[in-house]
Amino acid sequence: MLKGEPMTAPREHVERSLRASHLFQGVESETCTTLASNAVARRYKRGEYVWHEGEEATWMAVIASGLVKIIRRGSGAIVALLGPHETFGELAIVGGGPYSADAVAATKNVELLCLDAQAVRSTIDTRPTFARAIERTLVAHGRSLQDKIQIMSAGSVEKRLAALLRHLFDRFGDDLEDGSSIVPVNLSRAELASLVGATIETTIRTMSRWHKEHLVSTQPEGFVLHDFTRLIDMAGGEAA
Amino acid sequence: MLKGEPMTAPREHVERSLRASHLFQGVESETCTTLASNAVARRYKRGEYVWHEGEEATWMAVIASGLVKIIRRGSGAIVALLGPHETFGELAIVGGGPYSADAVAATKNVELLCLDAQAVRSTIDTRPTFARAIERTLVAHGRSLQDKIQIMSAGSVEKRLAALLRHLFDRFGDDLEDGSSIVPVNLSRAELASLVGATIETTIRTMSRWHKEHLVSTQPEGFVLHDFTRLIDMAGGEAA
DNA sequence: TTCTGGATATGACGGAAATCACGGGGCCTC
DNA sequence: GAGGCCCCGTGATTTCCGTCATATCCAGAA
Repeated sequence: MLKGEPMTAPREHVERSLRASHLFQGVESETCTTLASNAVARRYKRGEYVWHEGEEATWMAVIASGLVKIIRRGSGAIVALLGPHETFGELAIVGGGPYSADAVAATKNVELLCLDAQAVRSTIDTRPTFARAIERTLVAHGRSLQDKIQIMSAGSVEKRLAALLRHLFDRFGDDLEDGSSIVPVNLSRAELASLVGATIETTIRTMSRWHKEHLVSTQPEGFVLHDFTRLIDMAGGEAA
Repeated sequence: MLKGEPMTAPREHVERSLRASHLFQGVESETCTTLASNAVARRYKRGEYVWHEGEEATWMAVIASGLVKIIRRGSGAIVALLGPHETFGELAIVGGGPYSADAVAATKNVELLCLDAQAVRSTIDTRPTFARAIERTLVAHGRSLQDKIQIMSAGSVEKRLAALLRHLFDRFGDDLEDGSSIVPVNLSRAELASLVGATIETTIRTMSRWHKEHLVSTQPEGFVLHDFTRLIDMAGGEAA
């Protein structure tokens, strides 16, 4: 049932990563330790499936490193893209029923901390601060899905792509010394295409045009945005 | 702050409507009564704003009757469409911060039961079953947003529209005796257009072509789907 | 009545984007 | 090194769909 490579991670490492995650902010130390003692670390290679849509939800995950994409089967649409300190799978655990989408490793190495569904459920029932924390993650997921819908409603492919890059920068990005910005995320053109709901070719064409205009360049470390303001008003120019 | 027409609804009516909502399923009677005593009923006309994005979140709502659309300002995208027994606004209340989108009455008469934010928050803290119930609504919203993303990823406008009608049927629809189905929802072409991320004209053209092909007809009671199976495999033919 | 505004249609047209087809460059295995 | 696959980029062509314009119907206001 559990896929991926089991890791022989030291207990402290697991607990430290858990405490660093968004989920466990504000949760009392004791609860954190208890859940950590149950947690298992696992490593995935790019493209590996963490789980499939429709499988029984037996665990949820905290991302220690790497990116994970959540894909709706059938349409193949990427519903969400998640990074370090974020969680996924709590929707199925809290709501009951099977996983509602595939989860796939999107970067070379993905390290997950796996929390058992029953342990999570009983902790929710016994530890109010943890229940509040889970509620916060549910809210965060909801907001991020709303953002995604807004991106897909942005109009032309160019606008959608610009909106996507801006969104990715807000979540994962960082500023460089020379005034440009970097989104340290390695997404293929195919993944970009799926994220904005366009074909690979038009996505490539747009990216390549932007490259010629010295607006965005694709580098081994991720996407570099050389003219962020121009990208923003290309996306529709709304305020952050 | 509270917009809309206050209603002089009898207390029992308010409480009965609350108990019928999805939110209060499984919540003990006492908690329900307590929250009901704080609740206020309000009535809205079509197009009236329930609240605006960015306003401080002072209350959430349970829909007693009618439809409400949740609109992201800027893009104008309809993020969600909600019907009787459903709730909205709990995202802002649980997550903190202002409302993340506009809420607008989408049918002639919308009747809402308004729950005070502070009352909801303190009930979450004191009543575990209510906390579980709120978590369920958060999960339901998340799933419905995923459905929306899938609809918008369906490809051509025709496919997206077909996927939308099918989704609306799943949520609000009913079967008729003559084998056709009805979606008892009065949405303008403009609203359909916004829901699938297309222009009004293309939406009108598609609907009008379908009308000529005896596939769908628009009637005062809502949309009538005369050939559901054909519509389904137009949407991509996936299983329900 | 007449005048307005809004929702629903339909046509013409141009640009955007999907589709089909091809080539090059890494990176792996054999 | 030869073969394979996958990702990236490009061109040509066709289809779709957004834009602009116009007409009708209807409800409500003056």
